[in-house]
Amino acid sequence: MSIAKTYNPKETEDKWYAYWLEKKFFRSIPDGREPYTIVMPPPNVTGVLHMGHMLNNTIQDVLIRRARMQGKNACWVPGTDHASIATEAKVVAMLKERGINKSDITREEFLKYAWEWKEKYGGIILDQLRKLGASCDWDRTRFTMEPDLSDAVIDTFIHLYKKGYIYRGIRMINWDPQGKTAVSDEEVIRKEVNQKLYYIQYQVVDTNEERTTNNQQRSYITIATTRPETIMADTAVCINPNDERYQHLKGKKVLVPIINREIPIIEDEYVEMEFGTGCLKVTPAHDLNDYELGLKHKLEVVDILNDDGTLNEKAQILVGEDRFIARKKIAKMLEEAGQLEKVEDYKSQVGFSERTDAAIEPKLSMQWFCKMEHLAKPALDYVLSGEVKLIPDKFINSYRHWMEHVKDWNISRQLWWGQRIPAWYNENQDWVVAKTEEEAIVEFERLGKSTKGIYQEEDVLDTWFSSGLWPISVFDGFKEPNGADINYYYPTNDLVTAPEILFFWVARMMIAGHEFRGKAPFKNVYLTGIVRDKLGRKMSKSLGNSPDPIELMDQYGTDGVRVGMLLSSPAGNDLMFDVAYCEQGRNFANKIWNAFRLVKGWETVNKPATKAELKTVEWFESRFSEAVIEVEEHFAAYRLSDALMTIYKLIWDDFCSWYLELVKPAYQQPIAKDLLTFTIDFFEQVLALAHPFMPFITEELWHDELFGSRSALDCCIVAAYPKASKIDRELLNDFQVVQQVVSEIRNVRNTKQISPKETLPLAIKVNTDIAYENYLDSIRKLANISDVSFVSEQQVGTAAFIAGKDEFFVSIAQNIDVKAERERITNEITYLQGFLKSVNAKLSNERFVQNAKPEIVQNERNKQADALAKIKILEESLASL
RNA sequence: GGAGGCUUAGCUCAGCUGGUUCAGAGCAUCUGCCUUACAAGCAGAGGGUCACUGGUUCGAAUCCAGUAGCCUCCA
Repeated sequence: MSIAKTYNPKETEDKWYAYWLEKKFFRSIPDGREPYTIVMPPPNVTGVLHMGHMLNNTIQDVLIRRARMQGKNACWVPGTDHASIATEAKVVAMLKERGINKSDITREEFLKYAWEWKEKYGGIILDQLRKLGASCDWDRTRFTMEPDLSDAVIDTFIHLYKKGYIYRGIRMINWDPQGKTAVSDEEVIRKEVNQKLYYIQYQVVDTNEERTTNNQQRSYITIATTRPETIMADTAVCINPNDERYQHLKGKKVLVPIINREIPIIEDEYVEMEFGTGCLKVTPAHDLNDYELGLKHKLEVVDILNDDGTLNEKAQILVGEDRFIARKKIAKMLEEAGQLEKVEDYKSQVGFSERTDAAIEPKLSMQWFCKMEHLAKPALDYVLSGEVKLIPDKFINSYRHWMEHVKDWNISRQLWWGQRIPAWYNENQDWVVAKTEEEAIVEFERLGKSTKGIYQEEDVLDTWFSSGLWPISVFDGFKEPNGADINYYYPTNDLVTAPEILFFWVARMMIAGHEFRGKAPFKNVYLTGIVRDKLGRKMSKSLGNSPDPIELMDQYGTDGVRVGMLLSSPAGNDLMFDVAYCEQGRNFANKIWNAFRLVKGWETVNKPATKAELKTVEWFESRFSEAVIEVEEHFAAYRLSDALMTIYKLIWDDFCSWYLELVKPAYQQPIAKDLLTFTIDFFEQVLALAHPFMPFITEELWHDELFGSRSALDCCIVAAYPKASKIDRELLNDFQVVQQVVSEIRNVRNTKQISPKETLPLAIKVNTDIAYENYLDSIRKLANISDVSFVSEQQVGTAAFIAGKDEFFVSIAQNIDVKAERERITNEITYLQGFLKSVNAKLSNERFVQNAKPEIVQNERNKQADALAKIKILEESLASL
């Protein structure tokens, strides 16, 4: 049966994924084995697979596959997040296309549409993860808004409320006047905008005294603002108390232009004297900083805007006009009144809604909050004590900083898609927290409050409030706190997520974990970097610089893309993605494929392997173990890209370029039967080692008849992960010298332009105890050497080199360029002498010999001896030229 | 404005608590090869004042301070 010359991923991937599913290899049920658990950071139901997911889920899959092969009960829980804001926006947009306005339908109707939308599109991303090979236990798929998880959210809210952590308060939010909803900070896009700075004159209200005594005094002050339409909401003018220019204004009042409302002049060092005129109009209802200033100085709050961004009656003028139209009109009115001093061009940052692109309006609103200070403490301690490890640990500092300065968490959202806050109001706006209306009535009665006109709070809870419970709720830890699943799988092992949600999500999971289980929800948090393009720009839809992961997998094969992603992503560092990495991954898969083709094509003969061949087998055994240990170390430190690179080099260099080349029979010759057996065994081991990174090609080859017949469940995915056996250090060292000899001879050919086909004789002057006779066949084979002789003198007129401490001489037909050779040797001697000098300097330095550790001093002595020996050899060579 | 991080080969990055011939890896580059597993390949080679300045030390890519540039988070 002929086998294709290049690996074709398309023929294997779907096949094996289906097989794994069919045989339930991803399924996990509690048993006596050690569990290894990962909960997937639930992607948004609105999401489609992007490069960030690719990276994140590839890492999780590598970890989970390795654990599974190590015999642990590996459980990877998938699921999706309801993503209040994003999903609601999608549904609103969908309804709009159908000609339905959200404001025209009821909450219940809207939710019906939303669930329909979720059912239709919410699973796309999970389907895409299958293409990536994600070996999650799909039977455990959860959704943050499904009934059980919603119940957990509501109960948690009530629990925290009863403990006094939840309260209501007024806060400035980002209001989208077009979408008529609050949006989170993350959904506000800041853009630099060309604006105008209006210089407006506010008339100072003179006291009686001054009016009579100082008529020449300026009767107005000038204020610079970009938002003249908000002057009607001004409740003060603020100056810096240190500002010399305005000392005379202290304690006075001014009139708001046009509407002539009297407002005080207040003093605060917050005002920058250099900016504008050094006078600030204070509009607490429409600016966050002004709001805080207002709180500090106990100012009135006048809100002149409607929810749709038009002016309301409190503005007194231009009622019903849109804020931007009002701006222009006000400017004109001010000009006509002679109170507009000048207008300057000005650039500033303005926030826009990610969804509607409307300019965000800061708006005061009643919100629900969760007190964080007390809750944050244990979650901080988990990290500081090392109970939860952040990888890389450079994030500990920022985590600590955030947790120590944590602010109360605004948990309410003015949306419909989400868990509705379990608070109930009566006709008098009294409120209670209760799970149901019935319980609310009981509570109102208990408090002696009216039970008429009861209605539920309109707001829903922040999505993080439910995803914060994820590691507990996916195992039904709220429904059954002592259930088999939660007791077995919790705490989970590793969490793989992005650093930007370390606080939003990771911290909150730790808080919930501590509050409800008394244990952190995971042991290690692996923080991946951001996937950027090769120019270092963040991948984004608007830039169009993000490749479609599905297309990438089609183009380079899933294994290729997985390798490509991981080769370039040390933990916590951003990843400068380039399709060249995927190409490298694809090439690697192809390399394995072709190595397999080679071995598969060998015919056997019933004869024993030669001594050199057996030495090669022994060497690879040691080399393999060495690599396995290295891989283990890298995994232990979560250095997946290094683990992968170790495997890459083991397979490509050690296995293919050295081992296979050495055992490869001559053209159309058979191979010794036992040698083939060893080779097949190595191949199997190598496949297992690579499996977590390259699940498809390894599984495909695993089932080839070359490895004999396999039972239905004998799959690479559940093969025992290779373990290191004995390592023969001496053999590894000797072999390294042999490799060097081969390389040097090849180099001689290259520089002297001798064809690889031309055989050359080799002479060896052995200065060590390396048993070269064990390797002669190997050297002959790889360097195309004809005869080998052992000599005790340097060979004149040959190409000479040193490998290890032994000397080698290759006789070549053409004359040696004595001059060039002399120069080469002289250079080498010069270098060694320089080296020797620095070593000698150390050794003759008494303080070094006294202070340095003994083994380091000994090392220097060894270096000294080595250098001296080499110089001696080289000087002899020089003399014999 | 506050906090943190980064700077090593053309590119992406290793380099653990200072000390092996320590200046490394992969990719890219250059040279020679279509050698019957693989040109998605083989063999070989070149390439860096470890951002800069100063300090500590017998010894600094590594520790400390300052300077410059870049990045992230919070306001």
